Amino acid sequence: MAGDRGGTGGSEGMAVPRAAKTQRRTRIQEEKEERILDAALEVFSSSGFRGATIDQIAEAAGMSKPNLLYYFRTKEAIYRTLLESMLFTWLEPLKAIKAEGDPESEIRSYIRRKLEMSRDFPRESRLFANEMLQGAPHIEDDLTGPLKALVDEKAEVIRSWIKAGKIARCDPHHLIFAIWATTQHYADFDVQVCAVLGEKRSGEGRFEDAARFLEQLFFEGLRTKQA
Amino acid sequence: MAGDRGGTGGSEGMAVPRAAKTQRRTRIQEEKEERILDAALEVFSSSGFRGATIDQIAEAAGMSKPNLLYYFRTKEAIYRTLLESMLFTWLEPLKAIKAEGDPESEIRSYIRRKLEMSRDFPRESRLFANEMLQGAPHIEDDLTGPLKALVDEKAEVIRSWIKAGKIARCDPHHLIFAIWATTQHYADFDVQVCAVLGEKRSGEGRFEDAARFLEQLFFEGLRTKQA
DNA sequence: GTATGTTTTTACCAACCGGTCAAATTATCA
DNA sequence: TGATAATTTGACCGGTTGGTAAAAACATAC
Repeated sequence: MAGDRGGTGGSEGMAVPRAAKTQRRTRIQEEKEERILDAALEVFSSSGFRGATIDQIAEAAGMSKPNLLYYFRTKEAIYRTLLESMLFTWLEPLKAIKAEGDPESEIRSYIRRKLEMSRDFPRESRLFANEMLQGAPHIEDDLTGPLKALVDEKAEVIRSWIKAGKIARCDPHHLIFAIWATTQHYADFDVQVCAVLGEKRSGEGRFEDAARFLEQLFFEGLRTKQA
Repeated sequence: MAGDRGGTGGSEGMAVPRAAKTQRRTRIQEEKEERILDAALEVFSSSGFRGATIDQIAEAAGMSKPNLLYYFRTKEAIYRTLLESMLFTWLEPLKAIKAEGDPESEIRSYIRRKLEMSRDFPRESRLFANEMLQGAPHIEDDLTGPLKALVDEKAEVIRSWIKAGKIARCDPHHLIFAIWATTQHYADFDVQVCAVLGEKRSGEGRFEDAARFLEQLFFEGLRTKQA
């Protein structure tokens, strides 16, 4: 508990090499820690916390288990580090919603951004999904705290747009859920999506198709225009 | 491989008590197997296959591990049984879509049914989600086989509705994905939904709100009617 | 070179895990 | 009642798991 930490400023037992008397953080430390976190993301995101093993992570990171444990003291420490940094970037798109912007294009680009995250960071999405499925034991506080606060804030923004008649009357919270669900689905259920679309349509182009569809869904709905 | 099976007609090593010479399936067998499957659903759905342990399941089922293994020979056997029976009921709502029906009300009741499943069988939904996150190692064949076939068939139905001008032009597959995503979200991400909605709105009434919102989303979209 | 600090490896441990086995217990029925 | 079959239990096994201890290997500064 005492003395100097690594510097990343995180929770207990995390990324604190045994000794750090001369320098705060060497090049090699950062590099190795990054490799570990990358490997851990791979393993945790597909097996969940309980299902993942340190050995798997160590092997994926190309080092021995004790060597890995030299950088992160416990399995939990790796997991928490991963979750924390993920949660932050994960909420960026939502934070980016501006009350002063044009409602329709704000929502449109929010959807687009979230979809891009599913395309570019599917492992992060699956890590989060796994944590949710397990009942969010590691991030309960974040959910009811900062996350809820942020969502409530943005829900209020949406509500103001509704009041101004800029978008249709609807429940803002459920709108946000729907955006989360539809976009993250392409990362979390990727196997299913690819299996169902078949070989021809499951290439990277599926994200274009998805974007087109979601844009239409959220703004036009399914009803035909002519009566 | 030889001889008589239990009767549930499943895959290898499943629900085959050591001896079955007089009767095919006793009352006590069915009852115990049900208790095991219920407990297993609880554990698997929140920890995934790898993360779950036989001991956990046995304890949740109120019996010793060897006793549990008397009814199901392996952990995998329990899991497969669970997945199989789940997949079947899980696709019922999709199967129920009738090409001859009114497009809008067919889709509407499909959404409603799926949402009801999330409300009434959240564990089954999470089990499925967990399997997907792990890359669907146990049901790959089902995905590319029967499931794809069914989805393709219903996608064709939707396409015919579009051609007939009954619903707006859109990609049927992605429409189905969107329905899956939005409805299952309320089961899979239940913790998050409840945390974000807060204590007041996270009661059972949230499914009513969700139903109302989704109905609007899918048919009206967010655009206001007056220009 | 040596001294000092950092990183990696080898060997190891106790707890846990999936699963087996044989014996003990309980139900069934003549 | 005893005989027979179904169920349950306790002891156990080899492999895995999260994690430790100590020493070896490596880097660096002097």
